[in-house]
Amino acid sequence: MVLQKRLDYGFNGYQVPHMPRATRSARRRRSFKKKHEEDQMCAFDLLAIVAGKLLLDKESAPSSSNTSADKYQCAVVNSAVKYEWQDEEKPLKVEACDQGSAARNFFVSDLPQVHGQGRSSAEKLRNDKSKNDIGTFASKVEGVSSEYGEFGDCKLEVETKRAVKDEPGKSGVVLSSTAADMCSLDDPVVLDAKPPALASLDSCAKVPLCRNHIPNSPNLTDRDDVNVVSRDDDDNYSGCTHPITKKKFFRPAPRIGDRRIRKILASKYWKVAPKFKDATVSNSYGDLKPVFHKRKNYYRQQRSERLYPFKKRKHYAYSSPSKLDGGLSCEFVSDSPRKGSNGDASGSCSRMHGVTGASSSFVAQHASFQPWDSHGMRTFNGGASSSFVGQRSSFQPRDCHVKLRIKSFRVPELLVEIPESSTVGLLKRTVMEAVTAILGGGLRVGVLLQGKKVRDDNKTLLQTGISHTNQLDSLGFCLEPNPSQTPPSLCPEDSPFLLQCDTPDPLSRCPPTAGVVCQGICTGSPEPHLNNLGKCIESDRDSASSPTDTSMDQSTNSKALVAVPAMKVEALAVVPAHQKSKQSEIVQRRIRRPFSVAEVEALVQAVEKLGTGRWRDVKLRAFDNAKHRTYVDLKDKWKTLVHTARISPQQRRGEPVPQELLDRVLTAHAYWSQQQANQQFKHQHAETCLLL
DNA sequence: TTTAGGG
DNA sequence: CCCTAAA
Repeated sequence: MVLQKRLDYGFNGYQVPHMPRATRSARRRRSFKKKHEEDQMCAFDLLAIVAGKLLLDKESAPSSSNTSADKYQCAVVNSAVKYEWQDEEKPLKVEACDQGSAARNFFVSDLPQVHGQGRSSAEKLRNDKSKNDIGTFASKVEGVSSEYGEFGDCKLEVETKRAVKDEPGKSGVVLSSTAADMCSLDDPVVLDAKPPALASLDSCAKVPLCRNHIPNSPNLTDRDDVNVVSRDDDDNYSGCTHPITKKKFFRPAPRIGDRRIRKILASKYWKVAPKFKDATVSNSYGDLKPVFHKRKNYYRQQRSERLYPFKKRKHYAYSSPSKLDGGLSCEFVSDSPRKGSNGDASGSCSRMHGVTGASSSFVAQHASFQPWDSHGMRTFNGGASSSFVGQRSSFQPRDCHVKLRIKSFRVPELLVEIPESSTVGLLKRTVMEAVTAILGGGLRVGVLLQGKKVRDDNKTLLQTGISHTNQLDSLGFCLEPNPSQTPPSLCPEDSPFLLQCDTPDPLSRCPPTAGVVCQGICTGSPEPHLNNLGKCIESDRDSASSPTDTSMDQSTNSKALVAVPAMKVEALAVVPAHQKSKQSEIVQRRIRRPFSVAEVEALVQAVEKLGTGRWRDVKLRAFDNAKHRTYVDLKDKWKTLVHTARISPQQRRGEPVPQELLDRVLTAHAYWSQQQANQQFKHQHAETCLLL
């Protein structure tokens, strides 16, 4: 099914990985699961997935009329969402609950066609106004649930919870907490009479989508006895435009729903207590778990230097200009702002999507995720896709919109050095690596107006002069490597110091960002490189430090450029970003950096000398300059090296390690193992002697 | 923090 | 590469 294949669209700025199929290794599935536990994938994320899925399904479903008027908002409201991948082995089961703001923001398009029903559930809900008490509402939503029950390979259940009347006058729909506990939640608040903020995919109207409201929202939401859980970033979802500066992490989750949820929570599928620094989180049982661990903290700290850029990008202020302004460029086409009225917006939108590249589509996607960004990007992005206009204008005074189209971005200049004797395959890999490094290193967008960089992110487009009445031809965008996020691997000096001269690794990658002229890496004298290395890493670290004290709005910018597969705008529009996860200290997996032969050689050499079991010394000796190699890495590498050496060459993968090295690995390993055994024996002997 | 070992 | 018990 389409969905399965496209599950990896990005929301929230990072990618939802594929759920590894059964055809993949069990290990990958495990790690997928694990990762998601650790990522604190929250209800919003799940909802995002679900919403995306539903929308995609809708899209793929034979629809008689796909106009915006035929789409319904419904269903995943005040509810728990159970989402289950139906793999052959059903390896992953996720239960999530949207909370408060989700109720106001997550509306999944109904899919009457898919269900083969003449009338959508939403419609039913909407039309039945006879009873609007909570109980009725709950049962209705449950009705929706059953209709959503089977859905290709996606199962979606919707549940509502009854409130425990623990507060006078505040009973009502209580959102149960499950996975949502893993994202930050605020104390329950009473939802006022404001209608839900809809993240509508097709509403270009400037008013809330009452038409599509779930059971006639006034009846529900006007009741002041409706108690929902609200997130502190509700405002953002509902269109408030102030940039986020608060930093709230987990608060004790509010009240809890039903047994079923608990059961699932208790299952091992989800770790309820995220390992967030300085945070306390509660699971649905309400017990608090201190989640600050010294050890964790250490790791976090350790990782903070080498965080995967996607995670890190939120930390960087936009203030410092790129070292290489205009290192990237893009083709840019501005559309006449008046082209395409709202009326044909959705149509033209998808057309545009089909044509334009991933980058621009992501910008569009990005736009849908950033309703809180009141600054330039917002309007700009909003212009990228007209389908988002309505969503925003529901909450804001009408603006003139600047319609921009970015046709493509070019990858910045890459310097690649490779011996003539290398194969084309290696060249390809080399370039690929360099590109990956650049993209993975974090990018941000620069805006150029008439050749001048616009640095003030807080100016409005109008103030800056980017308005639809102006000639937009003078407007340009560039991708800039984010200096603070460039992975250190880009510095050729990363290689072990000893091996720099004769490194067989021909790859001299150096991003424009590094600001270091990367020549002479292979020329011989290592000394200068060492200096360079110092600088390179130093500068890297300097700017990369203090992941918490920078403003957030920057992150939104660089985020727009994260390479995410093109996605239907319609689907994305419904998927709000989970602002929280950007703030949350989600620990990202480090970028994978395969050991080069040179590094292996250095490692072998050091281990030969120092033995196994002294990894810190090995690190100091041979990898002191490679900040991204920890002693644990070296130990792990040694482990795999031993393993590699023992298996047949046909089973080996990756860059082949010379047999000679592998032989040395085995020899050294055997030798030091023996040494260790001897040591132990001596110890034991001594002890027995003492005892006697 | 470092080591060791499972995942 | 991650995680963590144990030293």
